[in-house]
Amino acid sequence: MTILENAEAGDGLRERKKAQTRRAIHEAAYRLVDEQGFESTTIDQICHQADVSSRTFFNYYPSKNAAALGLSGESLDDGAATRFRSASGSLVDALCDMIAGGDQFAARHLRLKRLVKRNPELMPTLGSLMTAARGRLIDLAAERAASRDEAELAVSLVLAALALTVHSTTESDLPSAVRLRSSVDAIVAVRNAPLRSAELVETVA
Amino acid sequence: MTILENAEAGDGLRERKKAQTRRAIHEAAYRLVDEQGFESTTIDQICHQADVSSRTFFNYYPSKNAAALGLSGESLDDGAATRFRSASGSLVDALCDMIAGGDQFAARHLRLKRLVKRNPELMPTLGSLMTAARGRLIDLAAERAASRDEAELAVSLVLAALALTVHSTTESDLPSAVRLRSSVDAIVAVRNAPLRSAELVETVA
DNA sequence: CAAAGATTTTGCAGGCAACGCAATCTTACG
DNA sequence: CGTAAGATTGCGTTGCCTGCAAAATCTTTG
Repeated sequence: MTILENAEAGDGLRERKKAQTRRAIHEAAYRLVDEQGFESTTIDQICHQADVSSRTFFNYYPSKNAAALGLSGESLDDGAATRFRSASGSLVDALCDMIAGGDQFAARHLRLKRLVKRNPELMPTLGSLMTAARGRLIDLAAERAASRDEAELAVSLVLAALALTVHSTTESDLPSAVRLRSSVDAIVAVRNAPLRSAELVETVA
Repeated sequence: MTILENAEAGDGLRERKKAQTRRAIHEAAYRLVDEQGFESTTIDQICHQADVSSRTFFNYYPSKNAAALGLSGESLDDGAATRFRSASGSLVDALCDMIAGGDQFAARHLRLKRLVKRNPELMPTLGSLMTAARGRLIDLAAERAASRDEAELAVSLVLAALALTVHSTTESDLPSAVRLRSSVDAIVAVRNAPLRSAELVETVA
């Protein structure tokens, strides 16, 4: 039950077991990395905890990074595409809904922030994963954008905001999609922020 | 001479030799990866081409990725901080100048684009490197920003624009800093772009 | 319910990246 | 020239990750 939390509705025993194993591996990876740090956690340790052979580990996750962060390749949940296609408002708003609108998003996001905070070596990994998702997002966005260029721009903006929310320390009660949108707006608003005068800088330096 | 192109102005023989070695390694790595692909190029091959031991390789670059992309840890050139401190205009403009204002930037950027295009497996690596540089950029930006939050926002925006220019295929004659700024403006402008109607989407899907 | 069929798990063997250490060679400097 | 500082190298180790083929497990069908 502890482990099965999310592994419901499998078609057969096989499906259920797979989901369970995937979850067990991620759980073990997350816990160990959280406790010992990423570098000093070996795949063998994870496998031992999850009760699978090290070879099976790679049947579920392509790398230690992916297992720790629990990203099985698809960084978007199932409802994402649907949410995007039925969203209204601006293109950027729709992207925010798609990315952060799922019910699991907030929880996942918190876990992830915690892990990255305690373990900054994972930050680049995170960036790399976001970059990897970029292409898929652009393809989706292009469906409802005026042009592919516009889709790229919109995705760039939203991903920047997403990166921001990962690094930010504030924990808000707002729905995640709304928070993401407000990050977007904050970024846009900073475009014309003035420089502090150069003399002041000399003093600091 | 072919190799020494950029290894000028060393203080002593030692400095010059180091610069030369670093360049030789990067040159070899770049060429081999460009020809054979990233995965199928081994560090031993690179070392053989550059005439150094595999152990020395790691004295210069922390990873194969870094060697191929030629990023020696500092992704900013020497003049960067100075450029930023003496820039005028808005905070975001100053960051653009700092990042893309150097004379080597355009050339580097082109090489990099070529490599990543031919070899998409490197795209995540690129994202990871940009994320890694994030912290340093924010520290610098904070010197002339109203607050640290504002610095984070500005850096997020500029990095998003930078990612965009890497992926874009257009080759312009504008100075790099100006191009970066125009990417920034394009991103800001997309904030309120409308969605194409949902019916149209159904048709597409 | 048993045997054939489909998948998943596992062990084994190996390639390659990356680091630590200690010996050797090169440059700098008095 | 000789000594100190620093760079290069070889060797050995650990750990990530993959391919392959045998063993174990679930599914289906007669």
